[in-house]
Amino acid sequence: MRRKVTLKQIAKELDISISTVSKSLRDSHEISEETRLKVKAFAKLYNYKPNNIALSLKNKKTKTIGIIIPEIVHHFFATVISGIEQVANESGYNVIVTLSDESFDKEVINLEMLASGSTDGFIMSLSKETQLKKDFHHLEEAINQGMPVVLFDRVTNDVFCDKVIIDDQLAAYNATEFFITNKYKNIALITTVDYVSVGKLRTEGYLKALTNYDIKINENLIIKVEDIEHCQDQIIDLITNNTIDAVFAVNELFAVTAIKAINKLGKKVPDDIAVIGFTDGIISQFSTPTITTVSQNGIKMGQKAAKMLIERLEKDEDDEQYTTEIIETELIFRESTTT
Amino acid sequence: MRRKVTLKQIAKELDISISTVSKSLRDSHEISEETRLKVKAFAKLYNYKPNNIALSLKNKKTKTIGIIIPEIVHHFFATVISGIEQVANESGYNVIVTLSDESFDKEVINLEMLASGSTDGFIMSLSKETQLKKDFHHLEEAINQGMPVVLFDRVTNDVFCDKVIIDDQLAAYNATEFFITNKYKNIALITTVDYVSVGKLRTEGYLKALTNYDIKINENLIIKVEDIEHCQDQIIDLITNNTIDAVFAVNELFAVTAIKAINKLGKKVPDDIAVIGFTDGIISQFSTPTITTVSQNGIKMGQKAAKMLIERLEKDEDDEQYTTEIIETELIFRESTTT
DNA sequence: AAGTGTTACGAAAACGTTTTCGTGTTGAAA
DNA sequence: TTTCAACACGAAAACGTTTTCGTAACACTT
Repeated sequence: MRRKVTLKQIAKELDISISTVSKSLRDSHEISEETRLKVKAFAKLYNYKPNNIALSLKNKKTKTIGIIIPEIVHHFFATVISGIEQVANESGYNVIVTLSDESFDKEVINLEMLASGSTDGFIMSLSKETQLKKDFHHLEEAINQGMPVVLFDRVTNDVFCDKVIIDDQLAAYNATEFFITNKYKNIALITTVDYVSVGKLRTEGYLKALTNYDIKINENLIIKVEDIEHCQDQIIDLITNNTIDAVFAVNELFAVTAIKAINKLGKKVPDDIAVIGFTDGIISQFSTPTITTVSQNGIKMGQKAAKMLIERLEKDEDDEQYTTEIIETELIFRESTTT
Repeated sequence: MRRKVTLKQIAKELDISISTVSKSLRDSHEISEETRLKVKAFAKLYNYKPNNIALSLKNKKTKTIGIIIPEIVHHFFATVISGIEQVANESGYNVIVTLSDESFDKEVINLEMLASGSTDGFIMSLSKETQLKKDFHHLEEAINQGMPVVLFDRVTNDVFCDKVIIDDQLAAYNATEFFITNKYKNIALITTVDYVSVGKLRTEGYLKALTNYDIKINENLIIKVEDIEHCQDQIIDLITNNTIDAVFAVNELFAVTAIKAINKLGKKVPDDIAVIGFTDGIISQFSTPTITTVSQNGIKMGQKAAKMLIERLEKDEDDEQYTTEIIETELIFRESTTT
């Protein structure tokens, strides 16, 4: 087995200096053609590849960007990574992915490791626990030390940095409005507990739409799911005890669960009850019926986040002007609604 | 903005040597308590964190493992990453994820970057293009240079290294056998083109089961999908022109597409036609009806792969004894079949 | 007083690069 | 023959660590 070869070894073998080897490989005009070719041939033969770590240390640049997401077995986050990776690759950057598992501690550990020289900057979405604790010291510390950070989707106003989000409230408003203007009057909402920032915003959008159209808000039609296990029972209760003709769910899991509950009760989607979900993932595309949904466009979000980060990395003066980009959403109409 | 602080800066500030600072922080007994505490206080104040890159260079270890997968917006691969990440974290390793996008060239680029010092070893699943070209020089090169590699799921016999797979053929055999022993006789197969290693193996399992039970193989009942776009039309053709009572699909996308096609033709799953898929992903769990499927257990696969890699990394003598681990699969019964 | 041991610290090498600067050798111009 | 530029290369620093080894200062033993 041939071990990895270094400049030093090549130099020794050819009885020239390390500098000469390095210069030869980088096609410096300082080196005679003879030497240059000799070195290059030797390097090729031994499959010399410069050591990334040494380069990073020397250049004080890793050409790597970090990602921290709550979980990876999740269509939306996977698409975001995909978008980031795409843009990063085009600009010659590599990507380190770490998972917080929705845990504050894991988020801190990962962040510290990413901020300790391994990456030039990072992109992250807050874990639930972090959003619940509202403790952002780790983030602030990193930003203070000059680490560029882009937050996406699950963000916070308490931290100053670049952000990429969708207008969750507006998207929810639009979905709800669609129901209202199509003569649906009894619209249920299946949402998360309030500390999940995006869940809260989507809830607000729903409420705002009802209010704007002078529809009385009926608390009985709102389910705040704490625990996915009992979600279906809650929905069945809701449908059994109330008259509803539409359901707006703040994610696709809730949406498909609602559809299954509706079917279980012998009602039909969309004829008896129409359903709109959130996040255009696999479930929405392949469930029966397919689900009308708010498309979050994770790819675009990832691309934008990566662009913002790289832009900041590549300009030397660090301006303190942070921006928040809003990625537009759209309603994708499928079989779970009629018009 | 306070920039990242180094040992050198601390040393200068406190007017002591770098060695003393380093030793103090590592609680060396060589250093007097007074100095030690002073240094530690200062380091804490300035939030000193050792630079990972410098450490990696010094230790010739990155404590990082690389992953190359064909795509990330894919439930199975996401679960594998999740499994890897879990085990890696427990052993103090970080994870770099790269995507080949099913492209040979991107696979080579990523591999070379991972092998150029950025990671201590890596775990990968071959891209379709690589499997088609059967060109594994990049892999062999890396292995030759002493880079530990674990291949999973889409592997090849042409490369010697550790591997983690499921017994695709056996799993397909069992699924087909289940149909046969439950009196289904006209079993269609929806599979991939042959160069996808796992697709081929699953096809073989299907054929073997039929043969073993003396059922004549009917080529008309076998679809090899090249292009997912026309998949549904192909299936509709098949069902229209043949009598079938069961479908075995080699992935869940094919399975759900089959179900939709069956519904479209006014037939019912599972009463008219039963369906079994492969890969226990989101679709199988949430489609209507839910799909009976071969569970691939990506988490376990990832865990095992990570364990094998780390084990090899942590023992110094490199033995050339490679093993291939087989992760057991199971049929998960859901609504798309009856017993 | 000479020798021995301990304490507390610093110098320097090493990891693998790149790059700046210095220098010996050549050839040509004066 | 002297002078100077061009050429071709090497030495060394730097990036941020850890660790080995050396040593000054002091206390203690004989």
